[in-house]
Amino acid sequence: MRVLSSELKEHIGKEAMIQGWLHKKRLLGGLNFLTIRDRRGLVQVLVENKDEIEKLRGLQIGTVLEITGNVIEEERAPGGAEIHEPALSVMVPVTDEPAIEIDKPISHKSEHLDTLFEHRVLNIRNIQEQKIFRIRASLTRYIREYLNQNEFIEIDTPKLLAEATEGGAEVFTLDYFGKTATLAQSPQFYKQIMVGAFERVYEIGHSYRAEPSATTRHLTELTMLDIEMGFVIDHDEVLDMVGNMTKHVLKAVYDEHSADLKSLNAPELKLEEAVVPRFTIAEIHEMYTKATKTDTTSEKDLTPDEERWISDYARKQLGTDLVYAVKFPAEAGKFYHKFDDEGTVLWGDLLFRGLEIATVPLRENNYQKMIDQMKSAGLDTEHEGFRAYLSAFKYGLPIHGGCGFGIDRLVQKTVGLANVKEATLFPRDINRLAP
RNA sequence: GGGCUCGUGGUGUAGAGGCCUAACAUGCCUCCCUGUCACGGAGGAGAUCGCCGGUUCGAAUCCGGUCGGGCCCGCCA
Repeated sequence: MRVLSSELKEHIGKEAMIQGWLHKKRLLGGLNFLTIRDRRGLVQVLVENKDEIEKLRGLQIGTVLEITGNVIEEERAPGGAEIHEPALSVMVPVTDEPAIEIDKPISHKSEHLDTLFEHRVLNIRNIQEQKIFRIRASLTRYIREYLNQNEFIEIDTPKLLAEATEGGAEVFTLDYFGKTATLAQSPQFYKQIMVGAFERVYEIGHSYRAEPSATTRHLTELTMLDIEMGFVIDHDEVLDMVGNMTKHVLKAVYDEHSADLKSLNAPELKLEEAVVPRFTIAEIHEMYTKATKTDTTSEKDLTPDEERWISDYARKQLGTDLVYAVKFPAEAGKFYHKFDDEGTVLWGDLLFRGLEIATVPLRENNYQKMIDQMKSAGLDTEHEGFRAYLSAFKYGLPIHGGCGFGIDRLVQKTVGLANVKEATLFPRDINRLAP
């Protein structure tokens, strides 16, 4: 029976068999220490028999080993226990020298990110690096738990589409048996259609944007959480749902991964306000202009510096890492958004530690108003690409709203990473398609 | 798409016209070492300085182009 690293202490005084990767060698001559890595962590093995250590001659870090020996309580060993008098068996020999050193901290400096992604296969074996992606897995797990508990149905919608009808972002095109297909920039139409069946739906999937953006917050292939809920009372209900979910998920992850987050130098979580506070775009422009003497009052959207400024303000003045920017000017809206009487879009941007992580709008649900808004946006309502979408409205959609939520950005800001790509295993950007 | 920057052994850096036949750290190889945990010590291999062209008696170093990286802005998740 294989014993995992975290279970070693339970086997003190007995013989145990472990399997894992050779992580580190410290050869002192008559006294040799091996560190073995498995999915739970590390085990130290003390090798005094020269014949056993000779089995590793010519083999590199990463060699897969099976080791059987006596488990000894030893306070000098990391973890308080180690294996003595081991018998080594090489399961998979590795003779190629790893290109990077995995037992040491992997550099996340911006100028080293290319090396990081080029050698991802190896650096993901670094314990510290793995923590980012264990935290990422927990974030999406808690999101699913929260939404499932609130009667949301998880759906999967196609990413191969006939053509781009949603508008907005640039899309990728590809050959599809002689026809031209596009990659979905979001599940927007499909999730709204599904409100007509399930009321509450969500999807965690990939979206593709052909925007030539070269920034620390853009990917061409991103992971989005799309939520849509019907029969809402007003925009505030949607803002509250998304805000409360985010708070719940962050608290749960900070609770479960407190040690990991600390070791990654993640910021302390601040969520003192009962609900996520809201400021209108106009208010933020005014506050920012007053505070920085940089006039932004004629901007329609927030500038990246305003996003950072209002987040900083919310953290310091209100004790919260989450803040909403609401009531966007009408020209910022799309044809499927709902507009209020004051001529603003019922749309909220959820900001987390200086970065927009979600857009949270209310949708127009009236069939005739949709037709009108599409026409005034210059769209052809008879277009084949709108038929299924519009028929969902024709056959009855309740008032609904939801969000497009950037999972990669959530992970980035939770951990405190400078670049969204660091929160992604194999990031796709304007220049990178491999590995 | 616009602007600004950076490319030197596997990895991270130093060198900024001749001292470079390119230095240091780490990794790798050989040897020594009985409590290491960034182990320590001795020795060794490993880079024509991204690529192409130019200036110069002489270029890693200056200039032009090109390719690749990074950051900011626009746009957005």
